[in-house]
Amino acid sequence: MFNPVSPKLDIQKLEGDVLAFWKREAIFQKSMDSRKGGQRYVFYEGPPTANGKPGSHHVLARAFKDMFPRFQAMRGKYVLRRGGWDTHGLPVEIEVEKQLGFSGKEQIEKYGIAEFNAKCRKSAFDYIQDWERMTERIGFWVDLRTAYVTYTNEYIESVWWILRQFWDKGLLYQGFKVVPYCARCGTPLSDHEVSLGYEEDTEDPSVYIRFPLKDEPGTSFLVWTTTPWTLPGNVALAVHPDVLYLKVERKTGENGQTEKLILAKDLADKVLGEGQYKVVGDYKGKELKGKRYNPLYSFMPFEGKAHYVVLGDFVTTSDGTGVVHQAPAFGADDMKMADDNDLPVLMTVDERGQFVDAVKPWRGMWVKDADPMITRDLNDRGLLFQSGTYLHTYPFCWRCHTPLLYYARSTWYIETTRHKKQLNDLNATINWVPDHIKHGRFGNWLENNVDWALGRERYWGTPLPVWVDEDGDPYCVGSIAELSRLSGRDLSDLDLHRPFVDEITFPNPKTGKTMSRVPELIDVWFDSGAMPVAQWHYPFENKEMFEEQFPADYICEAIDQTRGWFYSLHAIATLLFDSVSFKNVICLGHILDGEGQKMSKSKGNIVDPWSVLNANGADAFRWYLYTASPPGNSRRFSVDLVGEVVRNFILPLWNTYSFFVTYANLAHWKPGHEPPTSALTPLDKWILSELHTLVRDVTDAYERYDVTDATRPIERFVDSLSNWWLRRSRRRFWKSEGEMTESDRAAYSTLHECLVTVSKLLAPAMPFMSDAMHRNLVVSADANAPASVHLADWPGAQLWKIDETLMNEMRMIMRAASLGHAARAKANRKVRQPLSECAFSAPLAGEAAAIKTYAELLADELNVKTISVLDHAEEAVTYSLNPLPKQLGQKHGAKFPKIKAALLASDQSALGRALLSGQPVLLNVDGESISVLPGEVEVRQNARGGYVVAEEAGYLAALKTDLTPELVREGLAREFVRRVQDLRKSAGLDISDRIVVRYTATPTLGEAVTAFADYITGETLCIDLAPGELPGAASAEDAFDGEILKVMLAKK
RNA sequence: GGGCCUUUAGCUCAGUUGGUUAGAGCAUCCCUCUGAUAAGGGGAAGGUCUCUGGUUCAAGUCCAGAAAGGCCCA
Repeated sequence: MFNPVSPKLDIQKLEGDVLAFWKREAIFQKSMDSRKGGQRYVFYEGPPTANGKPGSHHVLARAFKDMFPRFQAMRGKYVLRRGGWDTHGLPVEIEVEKQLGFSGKEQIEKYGIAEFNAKCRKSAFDYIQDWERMTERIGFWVDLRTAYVTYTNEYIESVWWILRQFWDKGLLYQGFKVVPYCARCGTPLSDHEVSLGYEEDTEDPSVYIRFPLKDEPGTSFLVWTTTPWTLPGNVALAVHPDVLYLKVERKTGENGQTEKLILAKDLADKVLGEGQYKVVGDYKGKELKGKRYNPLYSFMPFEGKAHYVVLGDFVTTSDGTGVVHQAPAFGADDMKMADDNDLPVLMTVDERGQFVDAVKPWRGMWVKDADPMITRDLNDRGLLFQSGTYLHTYPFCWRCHTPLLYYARSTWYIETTRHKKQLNDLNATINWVPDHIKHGRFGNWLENNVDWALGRERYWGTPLPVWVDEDGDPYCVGSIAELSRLSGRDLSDLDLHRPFVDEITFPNPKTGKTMSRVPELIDVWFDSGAMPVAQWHYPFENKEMFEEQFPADYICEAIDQTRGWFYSLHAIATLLFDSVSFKNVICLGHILDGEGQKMSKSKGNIVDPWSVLNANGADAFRWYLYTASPPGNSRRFSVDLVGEVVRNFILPLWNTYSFFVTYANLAHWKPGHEPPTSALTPLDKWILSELHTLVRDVTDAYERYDVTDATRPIERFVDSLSNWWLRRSRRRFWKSEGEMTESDRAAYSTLHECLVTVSKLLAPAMPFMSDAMHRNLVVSADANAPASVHLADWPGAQLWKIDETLMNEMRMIMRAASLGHAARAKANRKVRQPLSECAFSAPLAGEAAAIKTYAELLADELNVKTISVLDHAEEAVTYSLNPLPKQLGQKHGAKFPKIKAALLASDQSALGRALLSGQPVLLNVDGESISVLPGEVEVRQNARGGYVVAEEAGYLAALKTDLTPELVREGLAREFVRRVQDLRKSAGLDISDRIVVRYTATPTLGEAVTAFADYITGETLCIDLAPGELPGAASAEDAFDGEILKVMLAKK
């Protein structure tokens, strides 16, 4: 006996029971233990931060993370699934700052770094319970008990070890980085902070300045800037190599004096005024390269060459003059040009945003205040061409509203550019889903790789393990033991965070001078990218474990991680081991609300995952995420959309399952004996062929990391199973009398095989319902079977059961049935009324034979006595030809239109007859004789007279609608049965209850009931059918087809 | 400003190497079937395949350009 299954599905109860079962029997643990000898399949959990509530996008990521480890475990692989938590970084600090009501670094330092970091440590896990609850509820199998945590000493020590490896390879260096910087707060701002403070319509100076050429007196470059204060730092001018520049002559005043200016051709009219100048020369930008000019200022000494033209792709002609002034200390592009051309970096401004002493006229002045004075100075010296104001969007400090400066700060870098080729070569071996990321977003990012700016001037993070002495001589520490040795103290209990690490000093091994740690932390992305190594405290411990668990077979995160985790994993693995870090990666799109808007707290359009889980359950939620759209696309999402999954997929599947269990129990059917192949009907062979095609395709899709192809076909299969195979096979399950035949047994075992196999195919995607089905359908009958579907082996496709011809035929039969129903509707003959005949035709030679093969099935489905094939010899048929462009077009190319015209102009009936009987036909096209083969033309047949016809794409059903008295009586008998069945149901009788029936009916109906009494009693499990009354019994009255019926029944 | 992605029915999505009259599900309306079904079947309605050029006998599909939206980076 199977456990009875109610057709009413209670999803919450089912999933709750399965969760309890997993917990009770430690199924997750067993799913790993039972595969211990197997090949490893390595999954890395991209660690989330638990300082906020998990949202729907986290369910998305976790659902996709979960399915491949589950699949591979069923394939026999040993899949360790260790969780992890990312605990460092600015987002954690910001939350704590909010709690404390802070708005700046000085407040934190006043509060105390130790206390502040203690709060961060706690805050990183504020919502850990929400995360654990969500993770468990959606069935994401990841071990959170043993999860790695990035703030532990072990983790940090491994990160230090990695940095020391880079140090030893000479990859770690100190350099300048231009960052958005608040001079009042004395701190650089993160991107996130900068984005908080943009203001539109900020007014800034707009000045055009002459830069006189050194070797051509009377000629100047014309340059535009909105930051005059950066001009004392000027070291070069940049032009675009491919832009056209003009040398123009113009009058400078009344006295007929002229000057020559160089600027971009496209901007000349706008800047100088149309017709206000004369062109005296033109150049491509690259021809200007190296031209020297006289510096505007010479406050600062410098080494090397400066004050000449360089080439830069970033130069545009959208505004300004197409000639861009370069001050490397105050612009990221400028700094890059300085690196590329060995230009000096002039630090004309100090950390407070004031000019340094060397800039004598304006020393100590806030740079923005100096703008007008610099402009006046240039005007006095005849170098100002024009000045005005300019409105644009500019960032301000979100704390104090000071305009931000772009300002070069010293920081530490990893020289990733040295390994650019390996980064790209290794990326080429990674399987990206979707694949455009590989060469697109990620590939481009690697192509344009710049050194990794590692330093962060913050508090809560992994300290950069670099110590320097007063001469700036640096030393990189690679372990706690080393630091203990250097400092002469046992530091094994030292908390490797600020401020404790900062307090450790040691003598420089070379000189004895005291070394203290640099102030920087490292970029938090380095933490997460180090997880393959650091999660195991490698190389200090777990050497073997690390080697077995590197690299990953599979990782999965959203698209925003291309420059985050995907890059940090890839860069660290490449530089450290010359290896990829992951072999396959699914890159998810973002999740949008029902309106297609990005979900954000500020818009208030967040869909709480619990609203979905509580309404529709985890299986439906997951299934929606897998099937709704390809994983790389952004996706719309709402509770209602998930509800559709329940109605369209889960319930039909559940009902099929419930049907099976109900009747198998009634029939005392047990699994274990495969029926002989001879007992299988063509319909059985067809669904088994479909089933094993499904197994083959789904397996293949999983191997390719193609989630939609691994899931959507299962929906189609369940639909075929439920709405065609089962609908057509119901009779074999429902026996009122007699023994089960071999064929009936075959029906049970076919459906059982389908359901068991489908539950396995569904296991990685819908872990709850699939396990409930497996445990009832398999475990309840076989004590030796794996206790859970998640411990079972993945099914193998039995390719010999796949029969393409059979599947094609069945497709056509389903279409024929559809057309038969359509013809009935047209003829206004409901299906309960038997009809004498339905005839079919098909457009391709040979297809008609299949109609004959399945005549019985069609007759039953359509309730007709005879199925026939329209005989093309008969006069009842006319023909029309449809030349097939695929075949004829490919064969004849440009001649196709003429061939088509010739075919349509010929005698359609003669040609159609020939083609249907398999003969080629000859056409004369432009004097050329062309042979057209049967497969190259579709022949459509139309019925003439006496039939009601439905037609589609050359397929046709013709229904004979004449009624005989005999057919009418049979129809009435069926109406009678239907009333009895309705009454049985509404009276709450059990399916197998036997009944007594009494009725009163108008004469014609009464005759029909008498004539078809055997049929009626068999259908309704009636053991006593007679006219009359049954006082007190359930009764119903109805009028139909001009008859009146009162029927009463009682359980016997 | 640069890069990548998306754009097909009211909604969510398919659409093979270019090839018949561009499909499915949901939603709407009408009809129907049913002792598995919360369902199923049939029909109706719903489309300038974002736009403009080009290649081709043939373009939703290939090429070029544009537009709108999204993401990332400046």
